[in-house]
Amino acid sequence: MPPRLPSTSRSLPIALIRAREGVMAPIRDMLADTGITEQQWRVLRVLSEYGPLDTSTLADRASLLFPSLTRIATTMREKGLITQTRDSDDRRRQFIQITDAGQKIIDDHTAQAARIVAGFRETLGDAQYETLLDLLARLDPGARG
Amino acid sequence: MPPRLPSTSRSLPIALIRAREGVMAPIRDMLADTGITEQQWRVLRVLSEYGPLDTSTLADRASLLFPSLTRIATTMREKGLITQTRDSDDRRRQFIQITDAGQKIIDDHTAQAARIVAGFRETLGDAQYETLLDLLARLDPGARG
DNA sequence: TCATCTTATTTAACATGTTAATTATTGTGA
DNA sequence: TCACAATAATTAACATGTTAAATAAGATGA
Repeated sequence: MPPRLPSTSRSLPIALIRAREGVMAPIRDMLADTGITEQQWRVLRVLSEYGPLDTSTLADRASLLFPSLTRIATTMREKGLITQTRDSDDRRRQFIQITDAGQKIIDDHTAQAARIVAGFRETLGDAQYETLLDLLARLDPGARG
Repeated sequence: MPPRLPSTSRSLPIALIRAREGVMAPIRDMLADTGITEQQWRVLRVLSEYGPLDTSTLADRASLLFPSLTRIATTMREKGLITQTRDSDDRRRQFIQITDAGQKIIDDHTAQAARIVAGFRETLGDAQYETLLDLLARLDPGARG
């Protein structure tokens, strides 16, 4: 029996893309008037949650590749959303910190973002929402052994 | 009680990104020697499954935005993976068809791709794999009412 | 039939994803 | 201390994602 691939209508990669699009669309709409992208929103979220971070940790927690983060950080610095400082011990390292202006964007949109998240949780139901997060985590190479 | 966002470590968008990365990484590795991208692979998959398609349907089934598909089609035409013909009735419309060279890439990698898919199915188990696909579909705006 | 609306597609502009090469700094061993 | 390996970050080059504007062809109604 020759091997077969699932129909593209039941393809896991395509399902993941579409789900991501479905989830991000309302968040992008929310951010439209702020002029920041969903990636920049993610950077702000992580910095707001964890405080100042070195670039590697930030990239990891925001799920961004290094070259992307370099460019995004440049943009965000110019916008005054973050500040970047070199480590005096190891001058290769940098630390990135959220500014008041950056924190204000988070504060101004937390309520709406929380409503969007709550909407998806309702769509699936609490239990299935958690199930989904668990299943997705098991596909994440950074979380598996 | 002020609204709160979930920790970024339990964020649905980030979980979706990471899962997608986990799933696509081995597929990208597989395609590395062919010189085609995962998006081009998706176009070939859809064309191979459904036969010649008009551009709109192809974009929809491959989950690509129109401007992306325009560029991708140009690249793939130059590589000889697809052919593009105008509809003589409605000269706005185009049809895209896979070539023998394109089909050969599918044929040459079906077995390996099927093994990769089977690996993920094993990781989660059949039942949970199907559960995951169903939950993801419920986040897809194109599939909901 | 002509102005206009609609639809299909492309182009433009900017941001990010991805891989490879490069630069800057630090660590190491002869 | 000097050549060299390792690490952190950036740059480069190309492809795609995203939104808005532009083009082209077809449909419509006065």
